[in-house]
Amino acid sequence: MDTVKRAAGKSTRNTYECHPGCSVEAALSLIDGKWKGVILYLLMERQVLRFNEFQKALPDITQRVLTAQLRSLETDGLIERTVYPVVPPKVEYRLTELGASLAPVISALSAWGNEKKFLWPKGFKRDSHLQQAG
Amino acid sequence: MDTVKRAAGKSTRNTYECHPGCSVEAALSLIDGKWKGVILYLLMERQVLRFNEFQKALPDITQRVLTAQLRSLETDGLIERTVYPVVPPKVEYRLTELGASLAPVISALSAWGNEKKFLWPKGFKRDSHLQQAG
DNA sequence: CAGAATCCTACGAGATACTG
DNA sequence: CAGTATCTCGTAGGATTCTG
Repeated sequence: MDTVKRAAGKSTRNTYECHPGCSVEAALSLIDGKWKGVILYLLMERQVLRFNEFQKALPDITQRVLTAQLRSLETDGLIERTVYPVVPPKVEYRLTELGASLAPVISALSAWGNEKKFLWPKGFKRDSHLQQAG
Repeated sequence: MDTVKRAAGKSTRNTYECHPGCSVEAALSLIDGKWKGVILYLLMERQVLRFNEFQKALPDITQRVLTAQLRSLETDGLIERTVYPVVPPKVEYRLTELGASLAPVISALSAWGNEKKFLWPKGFKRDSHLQQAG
């Protein structure tokens, strides 16, 4: 293979003092942030995305933040980043096995979010400017 | 009834620009923060808790933060705060119907967190100084 | 007991410009 | 294309002190 993969490094998450329900906190800490849940959701739906496909799907995220979120997910071992050494650059993101194992969590979130749509905050319009690649 | 209840006010969450998976984001936005998930988890396990019971269960949370998280959850309509006009003060927190409906999400988080315990960050010791009331 | 008030810091997150 | 490099800002979260 001519691709370059980085293994998951040290987690950004540490210094936990454990308490009842800390498993909830541990799991939640991996998908917090404004975009991580959505990034995982997209990867679960579409298997593999490139950097600019994320940007198209998430028109309101900046490059810097997208990069940071992807790095964080990669560091935590939830997604895998594959760099194809071609020009122009080509980078693909996909779920790791661990990331894929979060599917029940993400789908529970999605299901709940959809079910309770009626009580979303005012500005929340359902899937307007939804951008699909292709 | 001699109790005082506050209804949910305006949500702290707004200004969403919708995108694919925004239902995930919407749901996640309600349980983000370092402690909200755990607070909900505790309420699901024990039905009703008082302020200091939260403090006992979560030895590392400060009063200020605990108050803020509870307020936020209350504002978002997930928990209900009942003040008994007695001295010394007595305040009880319990899930609203909406909050209870998050059970699948929380239990998915908990299940995942437990299942993947083996890869938790270093400092993460399972349920040491676990404090149960009673 | 259940907080309110005050102060402080780190970091998530956004805007903008530049690049191999 | 897929990022870095800076700069900036708001706010989540923490420490401490005080109170009805």
